[in-house]
Amino acid sequence: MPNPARHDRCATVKKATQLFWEKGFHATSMRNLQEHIDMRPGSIYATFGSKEGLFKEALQYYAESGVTRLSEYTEAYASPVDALKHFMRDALQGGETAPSEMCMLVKTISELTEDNGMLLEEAKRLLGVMEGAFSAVLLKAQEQGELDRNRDVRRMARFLQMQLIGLRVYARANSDANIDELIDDVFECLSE
Amino acid sequence: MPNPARHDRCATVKKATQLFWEKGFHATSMRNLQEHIDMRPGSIYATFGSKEGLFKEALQYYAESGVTRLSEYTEAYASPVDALKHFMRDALQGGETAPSEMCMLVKTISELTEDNGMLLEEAKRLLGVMEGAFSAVLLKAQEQGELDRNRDVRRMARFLQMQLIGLRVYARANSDANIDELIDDVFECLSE
DNA sequence: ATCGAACTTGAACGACTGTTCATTTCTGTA
DNA sequence: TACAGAAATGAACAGTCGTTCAAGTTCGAT
Repeated sequence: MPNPARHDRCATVKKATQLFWEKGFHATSMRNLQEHIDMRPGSIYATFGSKEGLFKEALQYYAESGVTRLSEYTEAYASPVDALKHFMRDALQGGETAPSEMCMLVKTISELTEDNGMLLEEAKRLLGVMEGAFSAVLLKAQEQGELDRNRDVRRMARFLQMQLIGLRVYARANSDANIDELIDDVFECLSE
Repeated sequence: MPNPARHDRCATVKKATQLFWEKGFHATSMRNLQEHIDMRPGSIYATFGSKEGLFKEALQYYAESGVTRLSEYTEAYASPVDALKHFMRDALQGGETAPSEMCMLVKTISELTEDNGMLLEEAKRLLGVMEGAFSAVLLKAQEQGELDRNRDVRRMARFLQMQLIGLRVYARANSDANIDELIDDVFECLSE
C-alpha cells in the first residue's frame, strides 16, 4: 500500500492547488478549503500543519506540474524551440481546466508581502526552478544547432520567462484583445 | 475654500493608495487603514461608502499619477522615445518611495477575482487608459519621424505595456538579478 | 451667544478568520 | 472478536473582519 493515510495526500494537494490558484492565498478561507478538499480542520492541520503549510505544498505541486509538462512537450517535439513555442502558446490559451489565466507563482508573488515571507520566497524560488527548466531546453536547442551557440542560455531563459509572465498578465487584463498578434510579436522578437 | 470637508479628500486617498499598493486589497484591513489615514470608521464610510469604494479611488489616483508622470517625461525630453525609455527605467528602479515594486494595477488584477468584480474591471480599464497614454506618445514619435509611420501605434503600445508588466513582475521575483541586462534586451527588441 | 447642519467619533455588531483538541470512528493485528 | 493505535471529526476558541449608528464635536451663519 503506497499511502497508509486514509486521505490521499497527493490528490488533496491537487484539489487545494485548484482553489488556491483560483482565489489566491488570502481570499481562500480554511472553510472554503474544507469543503473543496473534503477534509475537516483537524485532519488538515494534522497533515499540513497550517494554511501556509498547505499553500506551500500547493505551490510546489503547481511548479512540479509545470516542469513536468515542459518536459512532455520537449519529448513530443523533435525541435526544442517548437516545444517551447507550443508550451507557451498553451499556457496562454489556458487549458480550459485552468482555474485562473494567471501563473499561480506570479499571482502569489503579486499578492503576498513579507507578512508571509516564507511563501513569497518559496514562490520566487520555484519561478527560478522554472527558469532553470527553460535553460535546459534552450541548451538542448543550442546542441541541436537550432540556436546560436554564442548566446548566453541563462540570459535567454530570463528573457523568455519575462515575456511569458508579461503575456499571461496582459492576457488576463485584456481578455478580449487579440493576443495572437502579441504572441507573434514576441516570437519574432525571440527568433531575431 | 476648495474643499469644505474637514479631511482633505485627495490627501486621504493618497495615503490610502500607499497602503493598498503595498499590501494589496485583502491584506489591508480597515483597521490598518484607519491608523494609516488617521480617520475613524464612521468618517471613512461617510466619505467613501465602503472599503471597495476607497480602493476604487485609490486605483484611480494611482493611474492618474501614472499618466501625469508620463506626460511630465514627454515634456522633459525632446525625443518621445527617450521619454518612454526613461519612464520605463524609472518605473523599474522603483522610486525609493514606491510602496511596492509591482504596478498597483497589475497587483490588483493578479489578486482579485470576480468576487470583487467591480474593482477588477476598474483596474483593467485603467490599465487600458495607461496603454492609451503610451499610444499617444508613440504617435508623437511617429510624427517627429522617430518611428516608422507604417507601424500600428496601438499594437506597439500593447507590446510596450506587456513588456513593462513582464519586466516589473520579473524584477520583483528576482530582486537581485541583473535587471539592466534584461532592460537592454527589451529595448533592443523594441527598436528593431 | 445661539442655533442647526455638517462632520467626526468609537463602541458595538454579527459574521467570519485560522486554529485547537476532546471525542468518535476506523483499521490492522492477535 | 477484542483490542490498541492511528486517523478523522466538528464544536468551540479567541481574535479579526467590514460595517453601523447614536452620541459628541465643530463650524459658519444669524
